[in-house]
Amino acid sequence: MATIYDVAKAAGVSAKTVSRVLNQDAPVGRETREKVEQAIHALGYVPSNAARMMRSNRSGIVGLITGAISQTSDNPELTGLPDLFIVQGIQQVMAAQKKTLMIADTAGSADNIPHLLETFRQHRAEGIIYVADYHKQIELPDMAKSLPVVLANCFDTRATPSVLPDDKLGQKRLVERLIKAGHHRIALLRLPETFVASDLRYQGYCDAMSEASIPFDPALVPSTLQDDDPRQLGQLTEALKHLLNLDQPPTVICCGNDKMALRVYGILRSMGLNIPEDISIAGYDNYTLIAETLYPALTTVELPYRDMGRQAAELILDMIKQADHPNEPALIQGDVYWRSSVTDFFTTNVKMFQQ
Amino acid sequence: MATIYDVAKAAGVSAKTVSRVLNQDAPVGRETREKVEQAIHALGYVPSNAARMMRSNRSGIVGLITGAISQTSDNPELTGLPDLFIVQGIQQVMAAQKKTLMIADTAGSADNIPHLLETFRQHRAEGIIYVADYHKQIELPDMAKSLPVVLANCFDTRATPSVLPDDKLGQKRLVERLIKAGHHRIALLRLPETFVASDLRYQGYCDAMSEASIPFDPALVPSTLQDDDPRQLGQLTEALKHLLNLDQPPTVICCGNDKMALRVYGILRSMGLNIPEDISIAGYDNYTLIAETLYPALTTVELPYRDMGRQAAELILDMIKQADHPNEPALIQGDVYWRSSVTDFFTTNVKMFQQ
DNA sequence: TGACTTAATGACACCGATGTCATGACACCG
DNA sequence: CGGTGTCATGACATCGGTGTCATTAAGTCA
Repeated sequence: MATIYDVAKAAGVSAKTVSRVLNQDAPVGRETREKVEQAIHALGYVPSNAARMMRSNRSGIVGLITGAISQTSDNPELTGLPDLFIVQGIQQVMAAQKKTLMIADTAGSADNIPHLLETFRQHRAEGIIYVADYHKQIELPDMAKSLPVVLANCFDTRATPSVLPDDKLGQKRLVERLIKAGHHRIALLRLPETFVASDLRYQGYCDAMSEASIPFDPALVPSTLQDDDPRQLGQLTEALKHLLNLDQPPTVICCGNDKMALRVYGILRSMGLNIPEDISIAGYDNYTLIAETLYPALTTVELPYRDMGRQAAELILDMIKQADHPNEPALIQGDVYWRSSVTDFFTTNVKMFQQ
Repeated sequence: MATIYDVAKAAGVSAKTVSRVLNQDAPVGRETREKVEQAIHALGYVPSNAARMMRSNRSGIVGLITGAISQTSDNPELTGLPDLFIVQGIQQVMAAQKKTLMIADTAGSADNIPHLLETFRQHRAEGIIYVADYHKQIELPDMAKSLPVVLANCFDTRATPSVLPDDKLGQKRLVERLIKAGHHRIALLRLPETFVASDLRYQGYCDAMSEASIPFDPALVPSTLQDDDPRQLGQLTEALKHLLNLDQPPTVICCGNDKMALRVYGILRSMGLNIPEDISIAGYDNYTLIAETLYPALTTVELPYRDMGRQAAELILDMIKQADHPNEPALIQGDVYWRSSVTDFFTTNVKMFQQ
């Protein structure tokens, strides 16, 4: 591979002049510049990042740790891999800022993290972003403290700067929208309590109901589901039967996430119920593969992954520039996606005329 | 950040000795080694990859180009992001081989590729893998020719080494299995013809039917669907009505992919049909989020993404070691996943007894 | 016991860029 | 016309490791 000296020789100038042409950091005569550019092209010369980096001591590399890539064993089906969208958002910002993103993967085991951090240090990464597969609490090894760190989709007890989805507000908005559409009997099928999001969304549900002066009815919020394994299907069926057999059954069921909604579709239909004529369904996540493909399409709340990624990226870049960092987690809002799985009692007539 | 000289000074030895401790490439006295290790630990020293790389001229970096990360605009919902599994497979092999994987993203536009290649050259990547989002033909810029390149999930006209899913064999196996389960009237809802996989799977279907001496009935293979946009729902409904109204309707419908199967579930149920009692459904892709979550779970064929990734990784590593490269694409087989969406006429009784 | 291997270590050059400083040629100003 | 500033360029040291070679001490073999 050609070096800057080869180019210099071919162009009949000094290496430093070639460097100046490359970096445009000092005036170079027009003729000289052209000779150099020709030589560069002819030799297919590409400057060595390593050499450049050694001198300047600035790598331009940001490290990213995720389980997204090789989320093999643990719970591959639990989350799908939506956290990839976070990586996507980060990537966008990094590319725009001409930073190099170095992605490392935990391969499903947190034990690998120290080794990954070591690799980042070898490459002299300027900062690190840790991306979790779902909203959760984590604890990074101490080693991470020597570099700027941002947590995306997770938080710790040391107030490391983090970017989180606003689950509470999201669920609240969804319920508000349901109420606005004329629903009063609103059921909530919660995620297992082990998920941070479960409680936050429950709070959002309660807030919306209470602000609308609808008394809280515990019968509409069955106990959370135990697990995400095949047996859930049985629990889910039980919970649905319970809801449908109430004196005043719900007119809409909010599912813990879109995947649960997909299951609920199947179960309700095998019971002979139509959606949304007999009962409305809403999800959470806006996992488009499910939400848009389901028939009818699913009303849901977006988990603003891309935005979270972008925010996390901008945050780490700020922290690299100035050691400044925020104390509060950044809460990112997600929009409600209103689709045909929920009856809107106030616009039904209009729709009928449109058809 | 501490350097090797700082460590050398702290340990009272020469830099070269520290280097030997680090690389274990020459004998070092026990006492000396311990002193050095202590100094390394005390100073938190991490060797600079850049400096190391400059001397050895071996980067240990493999470049990966994909649209997976930031597949924003084009057809985000078309494929979901299953190609991420390919990246996952690649990552596994690279981590095992202590190579660093540098992931770059086209951000949805092939125009970015030359720039990405430039970045890889700057980092002195030793080889490049290009990962496509679905089985397709592509054309990389000439620039790529100077480095070993492997294509994953795609191929070109220049016989660049590639790793592809064996769509033909996969569909053939599925149909063979269906026949073995007692099905004779087997319908195939093809993907749009623009997809390479569409024709291959069609061939696989035909091969299986012909080998089983079942005459080909064009009525069972409606013309391919036009597009993946919302209107497809109408087309799909038409196609299904056509199939169901045949004199001898199919007992099983093979869908172009799992997503189409998801739609078909919805449509058939809105027609009041039960799966698999009234009609069996099979998919393709083994997109587990859909296939395992659907009710009943979907019989489908795996797209062996992880295996493809692993193969591609091993191929590029071979090519880096020896400039040798294969002429034929590697075809990777995917297994049939037999689930309850398809009736098995020969085991029904057994199942009934088991329950 | 002398020749030869092996262990253990250090001095020094070198990888390929870029920062610093020096140099020569002009142009401009008073 | 001498002093000062800008343009254009080159020589050289330097970043932080590692390859090469040299050196010394200790052990081995004939």
